[in-house]
Amino acid sequence: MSLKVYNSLSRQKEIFTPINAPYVGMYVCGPTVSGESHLGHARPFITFDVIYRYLMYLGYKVRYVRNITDAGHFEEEGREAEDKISKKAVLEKLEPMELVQKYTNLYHWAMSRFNNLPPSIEPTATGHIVEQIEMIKKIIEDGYAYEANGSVYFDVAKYNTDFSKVGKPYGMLSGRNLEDQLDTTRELDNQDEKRDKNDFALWKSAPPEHIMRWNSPWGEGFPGWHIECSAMSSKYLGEEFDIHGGGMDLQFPHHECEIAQSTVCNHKTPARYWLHNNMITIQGKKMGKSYNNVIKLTELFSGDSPILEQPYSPMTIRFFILQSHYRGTLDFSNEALQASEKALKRLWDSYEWYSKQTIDATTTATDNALDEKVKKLLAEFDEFMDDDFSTAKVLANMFDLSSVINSIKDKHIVADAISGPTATLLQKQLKTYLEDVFGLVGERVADNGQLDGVLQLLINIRKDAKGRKDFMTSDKIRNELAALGVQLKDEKDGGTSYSVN
RNA sequence: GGUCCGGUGGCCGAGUGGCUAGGCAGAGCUCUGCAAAAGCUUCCACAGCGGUUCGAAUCCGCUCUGGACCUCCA
Repeated sequence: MSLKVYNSLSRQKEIFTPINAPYVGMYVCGPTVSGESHLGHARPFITFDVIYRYLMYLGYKVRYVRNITDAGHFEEEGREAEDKISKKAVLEKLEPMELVQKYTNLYHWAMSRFNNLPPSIEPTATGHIVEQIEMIKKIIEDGYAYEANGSVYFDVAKYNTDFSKVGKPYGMLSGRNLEDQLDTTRELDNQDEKRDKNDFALWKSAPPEHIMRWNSPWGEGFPGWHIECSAMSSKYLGEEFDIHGGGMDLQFPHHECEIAQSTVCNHKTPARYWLHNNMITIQGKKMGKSYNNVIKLTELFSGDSPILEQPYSPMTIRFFILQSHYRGTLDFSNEALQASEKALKRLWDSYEWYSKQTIDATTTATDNALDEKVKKLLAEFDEFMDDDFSTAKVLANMFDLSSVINSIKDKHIVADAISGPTATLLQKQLKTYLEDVFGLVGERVADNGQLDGVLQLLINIRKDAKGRKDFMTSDKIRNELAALGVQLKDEKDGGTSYSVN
């Protein structure tokens, strides 16, 4: 069995073969830290975190590089190109790097709440100005870029003509051809600087009021957006690496431009497998600033937004994302997230209970059919993940297993219905997949022992009351605890358990 | 206008031609002092119209319809 991934470059699933196994290089486009991350941003970072984790589960040694864009991400539409970062900084009266730090911290906080593993390297654009300038110089030397008024532009037409001959036309990733692009002419203000509207900036001359600026052979300025990813990915992963990931909306022009830049410099398509996650939508529309429908992560966790009926925990969101396939759109709604919240609780409760059970590894199955079924459901975990990371299918199997576990718990099924080895495997695989591969963690309120002591006291008082058939008292304890967010459950064995919201 | 991707039950979503995921919600039953939880059972689908096939949600065509990208975008 081998891993298959959908490669945007070929538009089909391909067997994943690392260039230099067991090492795998993976680059994922990170955030622009000029503002707060929203739910849409969470998807690629959770998706590629799970991919990272699964690759390691398969035994690969992965170098995972995810950048931070802290400069150079300018807007071209306005009268003059403005760096997004410095523009926002003036508005908030912060030093540019102060702003960058603020949103970087917030982003890291959100990533850790999602239990995303930190990447191996998290390079910043401002930390790699030199590498970017070197790359631009090389592109100019090779004749695929030109200078104009202190800015440098990539010559797309020349690139397309020359590299079409070797089967690498501009547009090969997003499946568009230059002729179609030429048809949709739009007048831009600094059109006159460019020889062609398809040309994109490698370096922009900084106007006097621009705060973020660096010296370059072409005067003071700042780098274009696309060049940072090319410079940093080749620096840390080599001229050719295995996986390049990001959101589908980056496919064009960002990733297309990356391919063009790197191909000129290194004569190689930088990455072999291009993986793109689809968008999160609200009522069918992409979540994004232009639609004014974003839900920031801080709002999501606190519930502080008119769109939200309640707060949603990081694990609920993680689970929500894992319930769909990463290449499909995923529609946000309160109903959908509430369903995820309940589903995750059910799954996690049965997992936690079962992981505490002591298994006698020597027993044989008294119900062979069930034993086989459990083994099959477990074996399919790998099979489904190997098929382009079908997390949704793995979760479906987990719910089937959850039913088996709950039946054992409620004694509808005897514990030795499945064999000792199968039970051990069940414990092990659930833990491996839920915690190590899917990166889910329990979200219980931290308890220092005091709370537990108090609750056990109340549970005992209630038990006494129940014994006297004093249901007034027992219900009062249960109802008032419920109002405080503590749920009591009378278990089949006569004991009482609780859960804290 | 160009390029591309979808339309699955009340909601979110898997679905590689035949074995008709899964979750949430709804209904019934079991258990329970009552709950909750859990278990069992059950209801509700493949946008429409043709075609291919013994058989189609799945392949082909057309129609309707939603969306993404082409500009910053995860």
